[in-house]
Amino acid sequence: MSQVSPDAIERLLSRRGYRLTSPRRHLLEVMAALGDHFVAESVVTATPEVGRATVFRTLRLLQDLGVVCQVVLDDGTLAYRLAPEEHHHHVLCVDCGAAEDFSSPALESVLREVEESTGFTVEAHRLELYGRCPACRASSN
Amino acid sequence: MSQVSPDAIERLLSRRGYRLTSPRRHLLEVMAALGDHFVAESVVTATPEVGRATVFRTLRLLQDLGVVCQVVLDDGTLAYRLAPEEHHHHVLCVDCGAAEDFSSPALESVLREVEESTGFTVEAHRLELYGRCPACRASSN
DNA sequence: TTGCAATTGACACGCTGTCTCGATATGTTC
DNA sequence: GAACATATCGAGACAGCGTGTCAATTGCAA
Repeated sequence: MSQVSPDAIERLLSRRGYRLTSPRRHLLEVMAALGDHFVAESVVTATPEVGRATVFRTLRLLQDLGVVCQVVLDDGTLAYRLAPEEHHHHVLCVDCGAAEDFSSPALESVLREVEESTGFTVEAHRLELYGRCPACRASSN
Repeated sequence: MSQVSPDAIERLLSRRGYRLTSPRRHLLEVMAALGDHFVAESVVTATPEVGRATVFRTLRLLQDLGVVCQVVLDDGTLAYRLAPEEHHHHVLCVDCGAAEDFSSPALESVLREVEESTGFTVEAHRLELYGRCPACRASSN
């Protein structure tokens, strides 16, 4: 697991001058417990004592800090994931929803290829893969 | 331009057994006129005589037929684009919004690389590139 | 021309996320 | 440890985008 511990995140927050409030602590715990990846709404319902707005605000804050990243699901829904700060992408299982990170140096050459053929300068990108995890593939036989 | 003409699309519709209604004709013209890529809402406002629901229904129909494809913008907004039926991706200019299609054989090797390292079987993917088009890069100097 | 299923439009609804603003809690200073 | 300045919070209204419903209309084939 490459997941960052709640403790480490709390330290990161205070190091950057953000306050360590109890709602934030609470949300971090819940996100870690929701596992793999989660939708904003499930965080909202999992924490009735924390306001809706606060959940979304915190989610954005964590995104800016790089502790949480967006995951675009199969059907276009937006989800989140506690994840390493480095740039990476996701492979999602369409059956069980399992997610895994990966980073691909080879993708760089794809980008350069496109830059050459189109004349664009590529500054950012999104890449999500959808498929079947080993476990689901095994059980469907 | 790889854009499909409204006429060709109308033929495709009728060939597949869909009716050639005047709202549909109208929407196709408007989409072609909106150019490059467009947001559902701009189609809605550009056609006051066509109902909101019909616009979204038609958009989905055209997607199923493969004449229109989704474009995920920089900020996560969903847009659409009249586009070739083959699998392809987009490069978007973050300044002027220009869009261009591309397809990349090299991406295939990225996918295989990921399949090997994660054990997943990759069945689908999303890839969007964001950057600056030649024109915008030139004018910003 | 007629008949009927496909399609439409009006509109209410639902979901997801944002904004506002008074109340509260936090970290700091003394 | 009390007081302060301010970051943060919660409640709830609101906004954007898309969908569901259903009676009315329309395209098209017979």
